[in-house]
Amino acid sequence: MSEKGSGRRPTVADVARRAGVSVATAGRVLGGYGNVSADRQAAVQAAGEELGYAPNGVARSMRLGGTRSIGFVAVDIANPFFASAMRGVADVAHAEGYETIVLNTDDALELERNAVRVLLEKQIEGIVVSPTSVTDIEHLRIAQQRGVPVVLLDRHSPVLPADSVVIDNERAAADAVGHLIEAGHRKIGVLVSIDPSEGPELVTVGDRLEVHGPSRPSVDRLRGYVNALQKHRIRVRPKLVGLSPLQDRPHAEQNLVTMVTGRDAPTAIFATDNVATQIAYATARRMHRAIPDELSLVGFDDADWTVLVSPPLSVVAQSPLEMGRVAAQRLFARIHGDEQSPATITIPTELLVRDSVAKQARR
Amino acid sequence: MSEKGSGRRPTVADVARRAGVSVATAGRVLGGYGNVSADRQAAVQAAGEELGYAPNGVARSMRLGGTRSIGFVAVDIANPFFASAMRGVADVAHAEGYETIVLNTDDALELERNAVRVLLEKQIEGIVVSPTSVTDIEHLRIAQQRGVPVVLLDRHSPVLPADSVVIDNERAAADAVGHLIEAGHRKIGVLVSIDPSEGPELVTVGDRLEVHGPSRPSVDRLRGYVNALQKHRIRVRPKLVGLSPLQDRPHAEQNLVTMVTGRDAPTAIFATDNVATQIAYATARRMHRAIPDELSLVGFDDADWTVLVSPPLSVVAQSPLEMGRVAAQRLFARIHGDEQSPATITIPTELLVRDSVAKQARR
DNA sequence: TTGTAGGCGTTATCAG
DNA sequence: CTGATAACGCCTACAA
Repeated sequence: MSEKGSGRRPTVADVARRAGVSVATAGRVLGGYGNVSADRQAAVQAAGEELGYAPNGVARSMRLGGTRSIGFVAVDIANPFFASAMRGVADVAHAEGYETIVLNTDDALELERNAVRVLLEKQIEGIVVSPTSVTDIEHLRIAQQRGVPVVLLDRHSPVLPADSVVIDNERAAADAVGHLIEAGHRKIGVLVSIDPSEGPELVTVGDRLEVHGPSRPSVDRLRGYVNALQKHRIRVRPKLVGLSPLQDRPHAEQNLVTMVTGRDAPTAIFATDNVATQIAYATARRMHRAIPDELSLVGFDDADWTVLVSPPLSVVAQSPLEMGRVAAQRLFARIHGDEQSPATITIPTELLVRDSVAKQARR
Repeated sequence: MSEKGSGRRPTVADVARRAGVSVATAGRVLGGYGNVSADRQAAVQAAGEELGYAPNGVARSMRLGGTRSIGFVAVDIANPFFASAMRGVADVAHAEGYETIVLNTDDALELERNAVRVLLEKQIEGIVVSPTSVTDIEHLRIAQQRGVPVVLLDRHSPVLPADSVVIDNERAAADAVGHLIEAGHRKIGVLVSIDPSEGPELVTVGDRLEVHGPSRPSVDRLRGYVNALQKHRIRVRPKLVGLSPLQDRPHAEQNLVTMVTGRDAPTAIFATDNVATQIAYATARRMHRAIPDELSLVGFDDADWTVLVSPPLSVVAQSPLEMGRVAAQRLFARIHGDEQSPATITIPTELLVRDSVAKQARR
């Protein structure tokens, strides 16, 4: 029987007293280190059980200087991408004997800074973060200076010497758009989750159009779109580029409606993320534009539903689970002392061709 | 400029030395308590900045005896239900100044026990858990005995005196089946994610059929199905009850195929969870059974995709986000000393009638 | 207002 | 093998 009630939790000293040995001996038995004679071993064991002794990890962390915890900082853990990534991180952490503390930032820099500060206070040993900004990263640099390794997930920072795990957004997008072009499409619209007010600029350099702005998944995907078109000598029409804030569904819907009902309406749409894909699909249906006969569509992320609809959607698939796993592996390599220079690891994506793209006769 | 390099992190004592004051004074300034004269205040402040002082939460926890952390133990954080619930929990925790540690159990009791043990060692102050078993809960009882409040999410335990946040599974299911019955359906199949080998028993008591077995969401939903049928004096046919392990997709698919192609094939299906709903929908399509004309379907959980398919699916909607929030609120009430007797809080569900149920002429 | 000293629970060192 | 003791970093009586 263990003592009930919520009295103070028994400590090594309590067990030692009860077993009639020193704290050192009790500690050795309970902690499983050092050598203790069989009889005392048994006595301490017994006393421990009777008292219901359980080790105090905080005290141990205090003494040993490690908390066996890491932090995972993401935009929104309810988002399937981050939920899966988190699972990958937690799995690797668990295998290493570490726990994972999660914090949401809602893409707000201030919350992210705060999250990192709190994690450092809690003395976590490493951070996997999908940063809001890849340039405004002083807080991450501070973590590194304090000896806490940082691994970037889904984004790479040109100014922070940290490992990052990403996909090749530009190429993934170019593949998707290339697929549409090969099917004969020339007027291809793109739906991107970027706030137009802080969006990248489209700049003409010589005879080429370039997307200027810091590298971010959505921006890079837009770059891929532009590049694919130019490679095939197709003009990029601003009217076919739809920028909307990530959370602003109505804005995105309106964007698509305007695009599709305007002059020079696109025959195909490339949606650059899971939210945009949902919106594109739902809006096309609401407008009674048959997919793919009246409008072809390539989406991003292999969400469950993309094979449930008819026709099943062609999408660019990535693996957040794998990204999370690899990120955590890099993190633990660092925690274990790896000092190699920062690496950017690219996880492959795959264009899953299903039935949402129609052949388009060249005009 | 702060000192770079990964030398030992500065402590209050370091700052004190540099500022030429006692540790007590430095502590008062750095920790923001007590009274310190303006000049020393400034000196300590400055010394702190120069050294890049940051408080050590572990030491603080050691001294004060609270870690400002709670644990969230779930089957699989990548599952949308738990991901949303987690978000709800983390939001409330964040508002209280607490962080959340997540652990996955994969529905394995041993992993759950381990998770709770680790959380207790880490001295978390409370646990929200969606337990694998509602009877095998010794580990949760231990947490309570140690003064760590436990709130059950999505399940209620008859043997653990803890708050629980659930939905009325039986009624939700009965509503769904009632809806089918009202539409004229008499042969209604049900798809449940229960391992047949450890499933509940269907027992005849008098002229009624009862589902025997401990309360669990899936079992209760099956109960609701049985009750709804019996209320309308419709015979429950074992052949129309499909039990499959949660993770075993092929098994579930086969179950449905057998059911639909057998004699007395159902005219409608009730899928009792999000996985079963996906499988039912996908399988119906694969078999070219038109929904709702040839087969009506009511699903569980208002997943995004249910409005993207055509026809949009009628479903029983629950709010995992809200469940997580409420669970965390109960938890913090306990942490703050609430001693009222354990409550079971039922979060409402809603039957969302869309277009996947056809009127069925009475024969 | 300021400083000294003690203790939170654990583990490591060192002497016996 | 065993035990006394110090130390991790912080906070807080208590004394000055």
